[in-house]
Amino acid sequence: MATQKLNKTHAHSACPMDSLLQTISGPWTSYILWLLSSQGTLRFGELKAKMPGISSKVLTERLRMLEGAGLVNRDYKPTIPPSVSYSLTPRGTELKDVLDGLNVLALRWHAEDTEVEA
Amino acid sequence: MATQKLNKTHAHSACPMDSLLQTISGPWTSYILWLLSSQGTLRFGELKAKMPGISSKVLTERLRMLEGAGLVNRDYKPTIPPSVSYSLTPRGTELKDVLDGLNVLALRWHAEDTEVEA
DNA sequence: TCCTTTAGTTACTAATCGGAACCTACTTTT
DNA sequence: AAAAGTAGGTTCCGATTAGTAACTAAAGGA
Repeated sequence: MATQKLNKTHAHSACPMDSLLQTISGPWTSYILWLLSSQGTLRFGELKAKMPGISSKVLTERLRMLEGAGLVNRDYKPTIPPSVSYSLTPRGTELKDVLDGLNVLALRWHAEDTEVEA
Repeated sequence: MATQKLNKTHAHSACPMDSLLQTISGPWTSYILWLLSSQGTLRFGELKAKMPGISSKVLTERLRMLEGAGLVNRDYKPTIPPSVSYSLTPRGTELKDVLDGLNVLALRWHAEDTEVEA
């Protein structure tokens, strides 16, 4: 359990939103959510292949964190070699909708800034 | 410039949302936005007083970052001792509205979880 | 003269993050 | 029969990063 830098040092977050924000930010997290939402269920190796540069360790960490947050399902099949698939939970889907709203803002601002610079 | 762990190592974020997420997460950031949106313009010392446990360095960092992201206005008056006030920009206000949506989700989930546990 | 106030810096230390290498339990290749 | 490969991770360790504590400036007040 490494990725829990959350609200450990300071308990200023009476609001659960802060911990939710912590959960979904970080290098690869929103990318994982986006992949799972746009491509459905994916296996560990498939995810890794779609994220060039990520290490197994980091991908595992992120997925475990998202699973712990109830945003991602982990489906483990103890075959040999084992098969593990990930998919979004209903909450994950809900969250993705809100993130899309954020994305709209980000894109608009980006467009505005680019326009101004041009 | 300390809080810029952003997408330095990996440039996987073609999407501006990721950097926006990085900007607004982190220990105190959303709390600052909330204070400024609910209480209007505040001076550095006032902010610090309302955030028990934060250090000057961290508060400065966060404010500078938010200013750099165009979410917060910094109004410096070179009196002795100097007076510095902070307030939300229009973008900061827009963002806060979206964050409220996220907050609604977070609160609902929190409520659901509490209910289940009870 | 010394202390207080405001808004930060600097210096230092503690924590965290991520990459490289390793692992399991079986299957396929040589 | 031995070696290599596969899937999905762990473990170890170094480098970065974040945060706390102490210091600063410049004027006014006791």
